[in-house]
Parts: sequence; structure tokens; C-alpha cells
Amino acid sequence: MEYGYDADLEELCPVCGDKVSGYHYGLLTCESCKGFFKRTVQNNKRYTCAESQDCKIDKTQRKRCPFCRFQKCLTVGMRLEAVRADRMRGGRNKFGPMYKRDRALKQQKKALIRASGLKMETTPLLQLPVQTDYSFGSMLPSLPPVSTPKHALSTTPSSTATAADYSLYTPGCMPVPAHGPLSPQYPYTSFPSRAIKSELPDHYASASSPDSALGFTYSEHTQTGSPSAPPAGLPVPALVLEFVRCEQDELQVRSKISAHLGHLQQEQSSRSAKAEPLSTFGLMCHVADQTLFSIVEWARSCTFFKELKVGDQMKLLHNCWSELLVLDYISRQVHHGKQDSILLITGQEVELGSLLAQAGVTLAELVQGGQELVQHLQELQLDRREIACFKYLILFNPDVKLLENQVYVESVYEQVSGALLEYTLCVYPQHVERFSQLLLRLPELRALSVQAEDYLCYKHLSGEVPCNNLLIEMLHAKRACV
DNA sequence: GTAGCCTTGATT
DNA sequence: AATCAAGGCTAC
Repeated sequence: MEYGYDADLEELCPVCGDKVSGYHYGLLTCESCKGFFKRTVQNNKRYTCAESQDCKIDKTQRKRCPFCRFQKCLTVGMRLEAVRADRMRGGRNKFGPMYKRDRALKQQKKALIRASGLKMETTPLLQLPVQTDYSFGSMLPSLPPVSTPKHALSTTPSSTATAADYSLYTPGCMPVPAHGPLSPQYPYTSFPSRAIKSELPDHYASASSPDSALGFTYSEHTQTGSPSAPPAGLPVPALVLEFVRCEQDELQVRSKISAHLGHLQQEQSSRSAKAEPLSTFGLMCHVADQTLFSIVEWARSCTFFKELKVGDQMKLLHNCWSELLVLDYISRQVHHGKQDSILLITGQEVELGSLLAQAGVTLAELVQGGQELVQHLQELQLDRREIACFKYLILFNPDVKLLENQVYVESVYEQVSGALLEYTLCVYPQHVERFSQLLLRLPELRALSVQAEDYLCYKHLSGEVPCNNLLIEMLHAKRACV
């Protein structure tokens, strides 16, 4: 107060409120939480909570529940990737420039506050909208039109954020993510990294980690189901690996849905003699309906999402179910790779020409719009990991209103887009534009999903959609259709 | 297991 | 040579 020269180190640890000892794993934390985070990640520890997974973490109680303490570490933004898989000591990592930026921002903020001659704690409204996040959010070259209107809380500078602030959005039980950097399948690549380094875009070259620059033990393991092993010497972000790990097995989903359809048709034909077989459209509705079930199942089990209260989960799903359905469809076509036919989730192939010939104008437009997006994404060679990221970006839409944990959803969105950016730079270091190219496809996908919903609504009104359909339930939840 | 202090080493 | 965020060590 008297001589606030460098007294900004009076900051409190965002996890437990203890004294900060420096930047650790992405942000300013105390020494004990640094050690705790390191031990947890290095030793792949799994904790359980004896209470209801919402224990308050402060300096005196932090030892009581390691589960909730680790949750909080992740929630406030500590980075798993900063824990080194190889345990190399010393040196710097890619977060260095970020720490520097953060320090500069804090300094600037302090100066401004001093200049205005006002005390921090009494003027929360005066606080600048500086981003103190570490998710590379502010590095994003261009965000899609779906901008993120910042909730007041999310812009609260960490210098004044106390433990109590964070407890406002304590997530329930975030699972211990599969510690990417340490898991055996982590695809470290060997020596070529040095050569590649010079080709990296400036901001990234300077930010490359020692992990990648030194070339450690070569691992021949590649992610199952990922066609493209990253050629560059940079590690795939842990978050991206976690997303891929959470993906459902396509074949399992397919057989489940096929079985369901089998039952359905059997039932249909045995029920009555008049047995009007399901129309193609009716069949498609059932397929979409079952796909939607699997999407919901996926969401409920996926990282970040299951930490949300059910109310928020519903709101997010109601907002994006059709987008996720369209993404599922689109990504299957991208992978299918044929321009003149469509691959259904059941494994059947439908000729595009005959489909368009039978379809009405609306459906034909929809399918053609889809094909355009498919082609665009094929040109970009969208890969599975990027698709996995897309799903999270769609699910954690920061524009959804009236969420209990708005800030959490926003931070997940930013973390995911940061991970996707990092991933694109790691796999396609020569294609700096790739990230924004990818993000620009999301509004297109959104538009398609709106079109699809309209179409479905119309079909529903004309009584063509089978009843007891989750699709219709979602449609109703979103709009006052009928 | 925790947390304070120590060592390391790329970056500046 | 100084910095400082990684990992390591060890008494509690």
C-alpha cells in the first residue's frame, strides 16, 4: 500500500489462496499447489472425493480432499502439458512467452489503476477487460462470428480473484484426464524437430518446448484410429489426445443402431398384416434419432461436460444437438471420400444422384449444402483429432445464455480452441492459416443445422416424423414448434 | 503425501 | 551472469 513497487506478488494462489511463489504450470500459484499438481500428474494419481465433489479448497483445508484440489487446479487453468513427461530439469518451456505477456498485462493494469488514483478493491467495475487466461485465446488470429460476449466474472483479473471467486463455479467431478504427456502412447517424435523448427511460424518457433527440441526417446506408438501421425516434432496437445480417447467406437455405434433398426422392422412387420413398411424418410428419422442417442451418451461421458450440473448439460445439448448430428454426418462423408455417394452410419452407401432425384427441394438443398462443406473440409484434409475438437467447440458454445456455470463453459471453449490451434500448428506447421480456416467452417455447419431443424420441423408438422422421437423432443425444447 | 527449499539449464 | 520455472530432495 505504502510503496506498491513490486508488491503485486501479494497475489494469492487461485487454488488455495496461499502466497504465490511464481508461475507454475501455466499460472501464478503457491509452492504447495505446484508440488501437488506435479505429484498428481507425474504419478498419474487418481483420487476420490468422500463428499459431494465440491469441497472448498483453502490454505487450511487443501490437504483434506486431493480430488477436489486437483479439480480446482484444472479449473483455474493449470496445464497438464507443462508437466514434463521426460522429467527434464531446468530450462524453459513454451509457456515462457505467455508468462511474460501476463506479467506485462498485470504491470499495465497496475499502472493504470495507480494513475486513476483508485483502490482496486473498491472499484471492481473499473477493472480492465484484460484476458488473464492461458489458453492462447488472445492469440487466435480470427474467431468465427460466434463471438464470446464476456461474462463480467471471466474478466476479473486474477490479482483480485480470491479462492471464493473460483468456488462460484466449482465443477463437480472432473475426471483425472489421461495425462497425455506421460502416457506411454504419447507420440514423441525423434530428432527431425530441430530441422523443422526453422520452418515454424515465428511466434511458435520461439515457443517450442524443450521436450520437442531435444528429441527424446522415439515412440513407435501412434494413436489408434488416427490416420495422420503428426510429422512435425511437436507434441500433440494433451487435451486433443484426451478428446480422441473419449471418442466412441464407430463400429460399436453402428452395430447398436443397426440392431435397433432390425428390431424395429421386425416389430413393424409382425404387428399388423397391413404392415406398411417404414418409409425411407421414417427410417432415416430412426437412424438420426439413434445417432442422437449416441451423441448424448458421448456428451454425458466426455471430459468437462460431466462436471456440469444437469441443467447446464441440458441447455448445452438443446442448443447444439442438431449441429452435432450434422457434424457426425459431415465427418463421415469427409472420411468416406466419395463425391457421388453418401455413407450412412449403418454402413450403407446411398447414391447421391438418386437421393437428390427423390428428395424434395428443401432436402436436396440441404444435402447439397452439406456436400459443399464436405468438399471444403476434404480439401483441408480434416482429421479425426480436429473433428474431436470440433465436437467440443460445438458442445461448449459460449453463446448459450443463462447457464449456471457460464464462466466454466467459456473457459472450456477457450481451452479447446487453444488446443486445436496448437494441434494445427504441430501437425501443419507450414499452414498457419489452417486454424482459422477450420474455425470458419463452424458457422457454416451451424447454418446447415438450422436448415436441417427447419426441415425436420416442417416434416413433423406434416406428420411424417415417427413419434417418440428424441429428435422431436429436442426440437420442442429449443423452439416452440407446434 | 505435503510443502519448503534446492538444483538445473534454456533463455535473456 | 542473471533469471526463473521446471524437477528433486527430505523433514515432517
